[in-house]
Amino acid sequence: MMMMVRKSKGLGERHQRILDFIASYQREHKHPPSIREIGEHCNISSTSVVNYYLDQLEKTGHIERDRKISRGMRLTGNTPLGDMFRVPILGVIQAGEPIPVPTNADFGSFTPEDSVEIATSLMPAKEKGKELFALQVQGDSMIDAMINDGDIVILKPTQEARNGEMVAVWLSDRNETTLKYYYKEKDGYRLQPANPTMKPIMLKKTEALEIKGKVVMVIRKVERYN
Amino acid sequence: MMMMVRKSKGLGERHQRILDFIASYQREHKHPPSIREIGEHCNISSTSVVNYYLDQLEKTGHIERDRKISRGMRLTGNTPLGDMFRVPILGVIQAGEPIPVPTNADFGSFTPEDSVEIATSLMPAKEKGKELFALQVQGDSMIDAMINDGDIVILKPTQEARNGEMVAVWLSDRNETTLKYYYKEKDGYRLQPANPTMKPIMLKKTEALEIKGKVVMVIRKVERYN
DNA sequence: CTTGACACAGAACAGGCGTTCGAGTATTAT
DNA sequence: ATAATACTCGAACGCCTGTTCTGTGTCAAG
Repeated sequence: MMMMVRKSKGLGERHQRILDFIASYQREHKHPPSIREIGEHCNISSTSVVNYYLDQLEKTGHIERDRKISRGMRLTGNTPLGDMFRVPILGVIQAGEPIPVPTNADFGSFTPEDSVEIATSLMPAKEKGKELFALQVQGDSMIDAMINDGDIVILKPTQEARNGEMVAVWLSDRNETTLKYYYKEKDGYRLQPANPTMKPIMLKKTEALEIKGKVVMVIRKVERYN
Repeated sequence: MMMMVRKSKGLGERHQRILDFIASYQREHKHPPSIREIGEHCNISSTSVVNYYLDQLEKTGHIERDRKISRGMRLTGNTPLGDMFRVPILGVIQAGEPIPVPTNADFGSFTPEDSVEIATSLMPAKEKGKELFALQVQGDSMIDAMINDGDIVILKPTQEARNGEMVAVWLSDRNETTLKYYYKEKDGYRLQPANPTMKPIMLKKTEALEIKGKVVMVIRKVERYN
């Protein structure tokens, strides 16, 4: 006789999607989503089905639930990590606001909804040092870097960059945050969008340009069909 | 003409009480309280009054609010600390569960709802090293240490203790956590409750006794009348 | 084929909870 | 005293949200 197993072993795609959404939503709103919100963003038309999955995720220990309490769910940290390591997601990055940078001891302790797991094998060997942090892109203001709303960019904190590297910069003169390819030129800097149809930003030497970090990886949660 | 000031300068006692309750509740339940719950625990009979204070706390920047969203409030970190320092509250301590101990880099970054401010002047000079952490007592199982439900104990992590010191111990044999005065005796250990009417716990050398830390301070938020 | 576990939809219910309104009391300024 | 401001209460409204129930289609085991 067979043991009772889930149809698709491990977490189904929908489980994963819900888990991801909870983490993403929590990061943006500072509080968990409601059942209906989960349904909308995960293409589940019935609240009962969401509840159905939530129950499973609770049984499998991926989340905790406070029944009867609005948005009473939270991610637990027991997603067993194999040969991968966690990168803390310090917050969201959007055009109009400064970039949150890793302060002191941000590394070391972070909650599951505030981090992503990266397979070490996917990581450039030189960046293995755990001095990395991540940001979730919010809004469509970064599309010129071929980065979409909701994407997660993994950065290595640095104040300098070499030509051709994609960097996260804070333009204090324009009060703007952006992701661009960095090129130092004779009379200033050129910030080249990844999207070749868009014009670069030219900066004079005098204009303030704060490099916050360089992008070492971009993670995009692809929706399969919608 | 006078400037418009609050009746009692700075935060009124009720403001403080609400702030404390939110922090305490959040720690226990992992999510913020509802307006009605705040009212009950702060002796405010009307939800509108709680809302009234919450609005003020939001304006003064002590909390953030997500209107319309259930329990949509959270503490912000801008409680200016003078000559006092913050101690992270790692969690709750209760009889049936192991004690959360400070792991690696728990110190350094912690959210306001997870910490308390201690006036340096109140602190024994020798403990000034910021290697301290705090736990919120949950349940009445610690009353034998003259500690009540909701109290916050500040601990210094250590594995050893001298006779007469109050320590937080984990008795793995009994699967129990407790706060007691510690005495080493010839054939084992004696854990003496602070309440003299209660019997001490006698332990043989063979029984496992894990000292997690010693109590350096107890903070009790006194309700004035109830 | 039948059965039953599983995945899903949709509707309805009921309670939780933020909001708002009307009104009353206390404190302070003029 | 009078008015303005701060504070408090209680009740009602209505949306938000978790729960529950009924019904459907799928798929593998017996």
